[in-house]
Amino acid sequence: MSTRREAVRQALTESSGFRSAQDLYADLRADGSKIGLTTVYRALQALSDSGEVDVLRTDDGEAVYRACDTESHHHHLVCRTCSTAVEIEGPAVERWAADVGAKHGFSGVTHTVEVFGTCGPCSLRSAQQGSAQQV
Amino acid sequence: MSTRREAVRQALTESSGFRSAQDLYADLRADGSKIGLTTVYRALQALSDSGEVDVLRTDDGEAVYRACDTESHHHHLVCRTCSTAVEIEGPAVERWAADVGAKHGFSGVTHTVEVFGTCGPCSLRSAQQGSAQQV
DNA sequence: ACCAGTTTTGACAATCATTTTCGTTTTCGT
DNA sequence: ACGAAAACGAAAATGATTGTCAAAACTGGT
Repeated sequence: MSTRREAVRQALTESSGFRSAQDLYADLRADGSKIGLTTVYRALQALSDSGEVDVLRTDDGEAVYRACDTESHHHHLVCRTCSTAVEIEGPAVERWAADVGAKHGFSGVTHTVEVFGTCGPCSLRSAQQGSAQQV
Repeated sequence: MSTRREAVRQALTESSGFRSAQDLYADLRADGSKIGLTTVYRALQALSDSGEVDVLRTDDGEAVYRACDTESHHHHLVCRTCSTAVEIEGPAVERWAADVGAKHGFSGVTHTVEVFGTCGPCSLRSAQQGSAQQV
């Protein structure tokens, strides 16, 4: 684990939400690091390969990453405004997905489940003013 | 509903699986159409805006589309090999997602749920030979 | 059939995230 | 300290998607 990769992991850990490679690159540069964009991509690739970070795709296809507390299988409840995420489990959903696959004769069944919404703080904020803010 | 858009919808309907804009463009051109790539993208945009087709993102961020039988909320069981999809419903999952969101104080809760696997025919095919085939 | 205005189209350029390339710098073992 | 291997980063390449803009097709009224 090189210093650079550690820096990327660190930057990711400081956020409770999902961040894109470009975001992290900007953060790191803003903190004075001389890291290159390529390295950020490589670090994220390695971290997600090893299962240390979770990846998902935004609606416009951008990959976003998150350093989760657990490396075991789980899903996320993600705020659409600030991107903060809560790790959630759903044994019932796991079972359901496996059953559905089996019922239709599919093998090697996996699934993706993400829940989106507006978190409490962001709801309040947008109710008071008219503008949403990105954290 | 212009002729071009209709042609795109038609091309999509002829497949039981998810297709990318580039795929559809290739199909249409192969059938002799003089349609442009830009138009295919525009048609898909319009069709998905109006809810006539479903969209999802592949692991590498490419958008893929499908003309589903129903326009009501549903999920998919998708074959990883041939991309054929089965429309599925899961009342339990709907409820679970809404509950999870509410429990954490999130509002406007939505969710994405997709199940992946290898369909029966594709399983057989890859068991017999070593090569997988794209339909 | 004809015209003026609107809509649709498609070739091409522009974007933008991500990946490759490739020479340079670091790290490590000895 | 020395050389091989791994990590870096700047710049170019890639590939899907979107923006631009002039030409083509379609519209309703005549």
